[in-house]
Amino acid sequence: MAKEKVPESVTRRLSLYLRYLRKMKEEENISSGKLARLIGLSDVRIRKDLSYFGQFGTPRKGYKVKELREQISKALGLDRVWNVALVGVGKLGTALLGYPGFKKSGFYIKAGFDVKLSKIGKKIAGVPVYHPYQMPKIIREQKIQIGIIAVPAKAAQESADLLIISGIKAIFNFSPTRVVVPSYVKLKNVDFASKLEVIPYYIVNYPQLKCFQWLDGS
Amino acid sequence: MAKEKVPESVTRRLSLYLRYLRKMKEEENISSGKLARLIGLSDVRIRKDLSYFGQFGTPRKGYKVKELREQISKALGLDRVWNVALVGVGKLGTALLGYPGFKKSGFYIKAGFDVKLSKIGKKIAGVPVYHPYQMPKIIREQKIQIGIIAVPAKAAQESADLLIISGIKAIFNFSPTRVVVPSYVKLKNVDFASKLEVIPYYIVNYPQLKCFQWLDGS
DNA sequence: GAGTGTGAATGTATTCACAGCA
DNA sequence: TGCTGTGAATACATTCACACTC
Repeated sequence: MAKEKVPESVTRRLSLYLRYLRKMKEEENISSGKLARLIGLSDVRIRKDLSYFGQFGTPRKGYKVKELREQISKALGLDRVWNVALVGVGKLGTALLGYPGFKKSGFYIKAGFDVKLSKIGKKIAGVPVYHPYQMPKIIREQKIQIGIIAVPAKAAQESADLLIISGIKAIFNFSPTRVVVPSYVKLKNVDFASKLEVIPYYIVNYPQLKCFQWLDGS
Repeated sequence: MAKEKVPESVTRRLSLYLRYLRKMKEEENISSGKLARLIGLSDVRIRKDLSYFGQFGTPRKGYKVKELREQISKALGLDRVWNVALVGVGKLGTALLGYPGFKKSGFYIKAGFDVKLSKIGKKIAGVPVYHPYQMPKIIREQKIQIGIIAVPAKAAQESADLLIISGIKAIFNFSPTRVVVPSYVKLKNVDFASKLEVIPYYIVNYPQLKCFQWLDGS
């Protein structure tokens, strides 16, 4: 228990386990084998992943669903609320505001930012929209730690810069371009086009075989 | 050249290289070192990735931008048009219809499917919307090979099943749940929530350090 | 000399094999 | 016996070191 470095792949899978555990309302216990079969992984992988954070199971019975859920949440830092800012309240941004998965995990979008004057001052899906120049103030006041970028490619870097000088800790980038951030800011890119672009390779080269099914957002 | 198995990570990076190469209009040549610095990778990585598919460079000069772009496109199967179907023309689906990256890479969304009667028969962003029962017919007629799922979690599996019996070859799943597909269908999950959920781990545990920056859609 | 291309070495992640516990 | 937890072994991916070419 309490191991050295936790690989990124492990945290990604923990988040996946959590999703399945959240769905279980009735079951009291779950074994690594059963969970593994449910998700489509090996049981050892699950036990090993959990072993990075402690020993949660009991030999004959498996894991207590409720306890495991809490322990994984705690390990991932999901045992608290995270305030989020959305930069770019266009079609994609608005879709993200309605995305059910965020709230479930404790992510609350507290503010939207857009340059379109027709949107500023209004609430979209219950979230107030501000002009970007108000970002530093709002982010400080609302204790926002994570920024989502959902603007066109050209505006992505300046959005990132503005988030960073506003004191954001992590950026979740949905724009179809890379952004450069200082080393103390955590960056995650959700790059649809890049992900879609690998599919043809497998269709062409392995017409009968299953594409490598990565366990992230792959 | 012409090596054995190509790791998934390689194809993902090739797609990334392609994005940078597409932006270069003026440059005649590019060296692995220069491209590496641009993207934020090592030069060897780029050369090694390319070596899976052949030898494209010339020692003193580097790579010809245009030729490299074409070769990578060909290697990934992007030297042709791919027809796509969109299942679920809600907020997220509509946002995807307007996403510029798809067309650029040769992916054409030819048909949308939705159960909402008010949408059926209309065109949204230029794309005709049909009822799901028409899927097998439309997919066959339009020669559609890839299906995008952008429906709520509960409808994800039946959408996948319908796409599969319609003869789709690959599924790009944006719904916040996993779907089960037979082994001959390629599956890619774009799982926002899961991706967002790992960010707090890094904020909490490495407050000063940069989060591991994965080169996919990460 | 300034670049590419690649076998060898290193580092990282996954799987195996089994000890330990109720 | 049925399950967890983990060191050892394997497989995989990345980086290093250098041969080679213009």
